[in-house]
Amino acid sequence: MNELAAKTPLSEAQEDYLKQILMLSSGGIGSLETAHAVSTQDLADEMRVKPASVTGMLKKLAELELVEYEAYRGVKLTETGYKVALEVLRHHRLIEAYLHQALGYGWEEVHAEAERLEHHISEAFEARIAEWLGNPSHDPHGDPIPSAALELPPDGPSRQLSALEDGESGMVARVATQDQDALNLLARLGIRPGVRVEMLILGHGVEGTRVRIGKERYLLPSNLADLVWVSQNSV
Amino acid sequence: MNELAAKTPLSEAQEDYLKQILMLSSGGIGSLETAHAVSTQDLADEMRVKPASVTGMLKKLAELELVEYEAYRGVKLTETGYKVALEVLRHHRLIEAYLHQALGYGWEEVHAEAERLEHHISEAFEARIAEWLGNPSHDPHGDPIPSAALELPPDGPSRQLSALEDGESGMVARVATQDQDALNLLARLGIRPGVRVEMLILGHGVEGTRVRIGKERYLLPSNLADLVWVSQNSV
DNA sequence: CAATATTTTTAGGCCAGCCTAAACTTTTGG
DNA sequence: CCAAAAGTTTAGGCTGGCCTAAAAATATTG
Repeated sequence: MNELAAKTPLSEAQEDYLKQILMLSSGGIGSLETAHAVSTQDLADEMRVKPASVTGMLKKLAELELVEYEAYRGVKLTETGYKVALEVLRHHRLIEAYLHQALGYGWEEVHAEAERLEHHISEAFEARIAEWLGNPSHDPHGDPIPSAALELPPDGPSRQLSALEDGESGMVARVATQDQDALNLLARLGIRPGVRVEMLILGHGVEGTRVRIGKERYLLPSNLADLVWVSQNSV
Repeated sequence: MNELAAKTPLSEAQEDYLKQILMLSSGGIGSLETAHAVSTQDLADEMRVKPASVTGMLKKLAELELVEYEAYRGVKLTETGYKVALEVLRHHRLIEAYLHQALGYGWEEVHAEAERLEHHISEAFEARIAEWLGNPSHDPHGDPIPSAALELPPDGPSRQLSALEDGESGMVARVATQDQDALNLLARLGIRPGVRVEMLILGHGVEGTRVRIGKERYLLPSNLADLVWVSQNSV
């Protein structure tokens, strides 16, 4: 596949590094300006690789002028690197949306399959599924899909579920994790984009976030509640 | 992706070799018994790789008991290798069919995209597109698709277009090439699976196969006419 | 049937991308 | 402010899959 933003075709590993740097520096949201430098360690953890391997790759990416890398000070994407990372992200999220809407995958299942496919589709394939989907702005997790021109769609204001006030309710806008087990649990509870949740009075009992989904009430571990973003349009 | 037929997960290159051995020994048609040994040279030509590289790979595949390899005598698939090759072929042809029917690719365009994707889809993906398609028995080129149980569908009798008698006609059943330029030419002429062709009187004029497609008459180079198979149900 | 041509194999290298171990910063906290 | 902890880099290796060059085996043909 030809990466349009890069002069030279990139390897799968290189694309993955760029995508991860983007994710770790801005969560695949927000502009290049607001992004912060990413540490070798964090990258190594995320990529399930040793820090020494990361250093090696960062040097290569720096030579290609896809990242700015200063030893011991972390790494940032260059303008070009940012474009490439957004292309990869667009592929990934379009595939997720397509698997969900065209092939009936559950929203919690799509990530792994998209991970496999994202480096292997042509621009033609991307164009066809984008068209089939009607150029969606968000994937099944509520993550924004960069446009063909690599612009991120503006997101309405939203807060983490854990930040809601007692009694407040809102609509799930985004479930911001790729952890398969976390996704499975949330999916099982019916916590998915588009669903209404209500924050229950906190205070007594076991630590955690208490929420109501439809008729059910759950005590959600706080780290999971942090992954769920709800849009402002509360009732 | 897990290859079910092989004990150990195979690399992309290994799967490609197995598929090519199958194609060269039986054309992806016919049983293991009727297949003949394939030479290192032919394999090298087909894979666009040097013979020395082929030797190296064949030794690895022989160790995995996927092929029987005897130096200087060529290579044959074992029972297991044959199964793996059929799995790869099934992936490839299902993807071709899906691209054609679900995403509107032209039948002559699907090969290249399928080549990219075939090693990167899960069994779940395969199952979903097979179901969406209604478990088709042939791909858009008319090539047989192995079933989920890896059985090749029986093919009705057919002959090469070049073998038709003067005035005989028949229906195109299969266009047996992956050459992009050949596919483009045939597609442009409207010679595709399902179309009726009539053999015109030969004899005089430039060498070649003269055919009628709809209202048009063409002089087809013989090597291209050899790629086109027509089914017996002539008029 | 020998001489030449072709095919195949061996031997030695290269590159990408990962690894470990050990050396070197940089940060942290008593 | 200095020692220990945490993070990072260097050096050296490994594997897969490709390469070239040269040697060996087989095939062809006069």
